[in-house]
Amino acid sequence: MEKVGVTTRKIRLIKGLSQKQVYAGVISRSFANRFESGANDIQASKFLKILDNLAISATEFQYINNNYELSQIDQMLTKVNYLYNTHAFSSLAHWLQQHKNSTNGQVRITAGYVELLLATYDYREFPLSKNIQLLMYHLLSEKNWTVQEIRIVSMLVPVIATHKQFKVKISTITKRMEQNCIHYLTKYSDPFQINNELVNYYGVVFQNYLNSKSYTNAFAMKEKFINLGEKPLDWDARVAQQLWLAVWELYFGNFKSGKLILEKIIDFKKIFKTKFDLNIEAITKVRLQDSQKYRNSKKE
Amino acid sequence: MEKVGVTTRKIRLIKGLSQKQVYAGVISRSFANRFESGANDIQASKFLKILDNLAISATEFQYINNNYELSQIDQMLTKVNYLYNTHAFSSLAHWLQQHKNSTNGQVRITAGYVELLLATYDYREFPLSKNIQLLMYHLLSEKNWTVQEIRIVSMLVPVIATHKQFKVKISTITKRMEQNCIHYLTKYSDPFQINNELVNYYGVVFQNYLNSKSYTNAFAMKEKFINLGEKPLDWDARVAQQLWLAVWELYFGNFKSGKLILEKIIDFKKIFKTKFDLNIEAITKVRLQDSQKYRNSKKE
DNA sequence: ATGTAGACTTCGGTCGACC
DNA sequence: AGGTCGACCGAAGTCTACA
Repeated sequence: MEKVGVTTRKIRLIKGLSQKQVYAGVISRSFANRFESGANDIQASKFLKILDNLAISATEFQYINNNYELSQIDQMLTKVNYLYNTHAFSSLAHWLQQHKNSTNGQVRITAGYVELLLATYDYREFPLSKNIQLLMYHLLSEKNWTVQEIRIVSMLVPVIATHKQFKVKISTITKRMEQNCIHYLTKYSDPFQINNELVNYYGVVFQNYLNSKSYTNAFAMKEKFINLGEKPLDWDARVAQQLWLAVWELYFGNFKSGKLILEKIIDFKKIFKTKFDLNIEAITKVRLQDSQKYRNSKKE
Repeated sequence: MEKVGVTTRKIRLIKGLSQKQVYAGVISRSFANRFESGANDIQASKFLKILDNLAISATEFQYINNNYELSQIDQMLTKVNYLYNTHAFSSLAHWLQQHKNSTNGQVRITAGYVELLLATYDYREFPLSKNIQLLMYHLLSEKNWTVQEIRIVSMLVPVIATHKQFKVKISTITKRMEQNCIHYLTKYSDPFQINNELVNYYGVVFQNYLNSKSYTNAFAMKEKFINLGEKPLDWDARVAQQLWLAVWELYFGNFKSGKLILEKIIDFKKIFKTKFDLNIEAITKVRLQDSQKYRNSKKE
């Protein structure tokens, strides 16, 4: 870990900026030199102003300051996410065993997250661990969430659905999710890629409504998916959006056109040979069958 | 702009962490209170440690600290990027006129960027402004780039190609681009979405080789696109990757299968009705014609 | 435009006590 | 577990001057 000032100079030179451009109005010229040489630390608020003047994101600064490496906790998080996304569940379980009793607070937080990942992967009943219960109550009691909480909520929907002891309506959570996501959207952009999380959340909720045969609620989800279209979405989010709209058609709209779009998505996905993805084929298979059942039941 | 400590408390409470969990080993218990109440500032290096303990990204901290708004320069950047991506060039030109002579350093940097956006949009000749020249020389003289520089390089390739006064080989820039991108890739993830920039860069270079009839160089690009496949790519990057591989097939491989993939991509894209995207249709049209010309010329 | 040095002021930061 | 107060020390930060 370099001294903050040393990294600041490094970045300033990469960007070809003068000391004046970066420090004017923040610290004095003489102190700027002592700061950059690593002799002195600096106040956090001044540091943030300097980052703005450098036109670099605070996260990138940290990354460079840490010798082009992620922080310890980010390294852990990206690793467990990688294991989860590549369906390496046994490695993930092994990781959990090794770290669940760590004395390090950050490691324990990550361990709780991994527990949740493992527990909610299949929708069947599972014992509610204390960690997960604590997480639930904390999320439900807090009105404001950070990006991390927003990312976790999707995983909690299946927990709520399978454990009736939580007397929370999914619609209440949805409202809170939407309110929190709005905080992270700006006029022209989605800097935290929060819309992807929202699409994902809607997908989980939609599936949950279908599984529990709450068809009125499921029907109403179309509007949510449509409204997403007004916002800037990347391909990941748009594909997911179209996937869920197509599933909606299977149940409540034009079955054939829904099926056609699902086939198109699967066909398109075949161009890539990748191991990273939510299981579009599996979802399609389940939903094609279940929607037909639903349609038949309505006819009778 | 809130005091740093006040925001820190806010986030700590959202996350349900105790002061001990966040400050132990960094600052004393009594000072933690003065800090959180906003009475005192704090050293930057301690602040960074605290961010780690909060398990929040520095960028998100800044965003919350700035009352859930982007910094001034980020607001400007996202706005001009939005205008560019929605092809609102007249608005962009108007923006440039209003801001090009600003005394604010950050605004001037952004103005230089906008100038480059406007200048390189069409590949025809354009007068080289002083700002763009300075940017070029600076980028070429600096070995290390930040994410911002990496994002700009793709735009500079057409400039280099049309202005023979820059005696730089594209292959030299490619090498430097690759070296810098590697810095921002970690073992399990691509936290700065740098692979998207790399795919985009390769696409620009590939097109440039084709335009200048450097077919040997263009032929060699296949390997670059293929190698990207080993890395974690999101849908945006994967679509771009497959697009360029398909164009490669048009020229040097199986014309029919290339054409088929391009048609699949366009067909798939039709599912979405969005105004945000690189112009896949236009690229396809140009390349279908040009590749046939190339193939005919080879037969003779 | 940047780097260094000394003299001086302000405030970041600890400790202990008490609520 | 927070929160607050007073006393104390060292480091952050400025100014001036000279390279």
